[in-house]
Amino acid sequence: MAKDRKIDLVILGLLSHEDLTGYDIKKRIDGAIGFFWKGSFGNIYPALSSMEEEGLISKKKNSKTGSRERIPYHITTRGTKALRSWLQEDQVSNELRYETLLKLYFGGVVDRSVTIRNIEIFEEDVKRNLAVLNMFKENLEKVLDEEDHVFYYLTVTFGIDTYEAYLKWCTKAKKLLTGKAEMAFDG
Amino acid sequence: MAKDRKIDLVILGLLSHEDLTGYDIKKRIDGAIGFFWKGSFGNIYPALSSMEEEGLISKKKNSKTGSRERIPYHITTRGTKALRSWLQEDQVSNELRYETLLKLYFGGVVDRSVTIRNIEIFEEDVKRNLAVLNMFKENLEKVLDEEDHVFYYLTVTFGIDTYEAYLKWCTKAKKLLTGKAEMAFDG
DNA sequence: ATATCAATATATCAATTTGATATATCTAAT
DNA sequence: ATTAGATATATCAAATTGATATATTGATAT
Repeated sequence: MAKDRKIDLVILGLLSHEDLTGYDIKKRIDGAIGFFWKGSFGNIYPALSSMEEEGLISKKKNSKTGSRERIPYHITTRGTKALRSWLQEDQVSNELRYETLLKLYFGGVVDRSVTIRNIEIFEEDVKRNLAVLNMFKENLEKVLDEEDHVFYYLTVTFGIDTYEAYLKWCTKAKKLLTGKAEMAFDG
Repeated sequence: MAKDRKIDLVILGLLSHEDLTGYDIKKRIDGAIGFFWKGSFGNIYPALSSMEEEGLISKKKNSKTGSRERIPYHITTRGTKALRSWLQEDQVSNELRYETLLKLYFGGVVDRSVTIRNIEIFEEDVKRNLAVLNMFKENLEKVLDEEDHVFYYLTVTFGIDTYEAYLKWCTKAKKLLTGKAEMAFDG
């Protein structure tokens, strides 16, 4: 497998459940996974091609004859082995890339009202995401006994817990910046 | 300024406080900023070159003659304007890229012990980062009245608050996976 | 019937980022 | 005098991003 291409593992993980086309994969990633990992056609299609060459996945013939072009992929034994091997590796890369925090860090360059507004924009965004995740959570709770759903549930509660922490921080941060709080920031 | 190059803004933000070389900039980014934004020589040096051409920053002559090559950059009036303009833009990109959550999501492919171990690896990593951030926080609290330090303080407390939420989630997640908790996950 | 819009589907491209590596100098300690 | 580590600039292959091109199919409205 390509040394540093993380999209490969996302694809293998998704294919471990069902056969999917590149387009299907994009849709799956844009769903619940999108909260912690991104993918684009620009990396999905090249990854599918090279993993097929390497024998980690295989092309399935389109069942319906004469229909629109559609290339579903199937995970091979080697692919499953590569997926398991990655899951068992200790080394992971976890990265935050928050432009909001960057803007906050350089807040001294503009008026405080600008920074407060940026926090409010972030707050609204978090609230929107939180609403989506809470819907996911409710739906998952109905089927938590089913295979694998406990893992989806845990990623969703991770999102909910962190977003709720963000909201609390937003409240404190706005108070500190509007001067309504003195040093006792922890309280 | 280059349309989609976020490193430009990081550089402009850092240069708004003091003149810096590419190497200095890398060190600054690897410090407190590294928790929410990354940079590498591979994007810093090209960004410095092109921003100098665009007149957003300017090269300062190395003061000591005959000394080692050293190219400190200074922000221009146009550069400051570009920085302020970015800070006032509403649109931001905030992204999580957590391989740990990816592994959790695909946990069904391996034994539960593997997933629990992955959570524990994450937990240890979070604890290490939390210790560093708490040190930053203590140091910043001594100088909170100084210009701009309130902004650094807020980014640090953001990190602390979210990492603490992560730790709580880790405890709950491990309980759920070891079967020590039934449905009442919220409690 | 047919026009139109949204969804399905594959594919490619320029710009950017990442992570590693190459090269060289200076400083401090042994 | 030698070595190790920090300083410093620079480049490269591989990967990612975000946009765009192209074409088909299915559903809705006229």
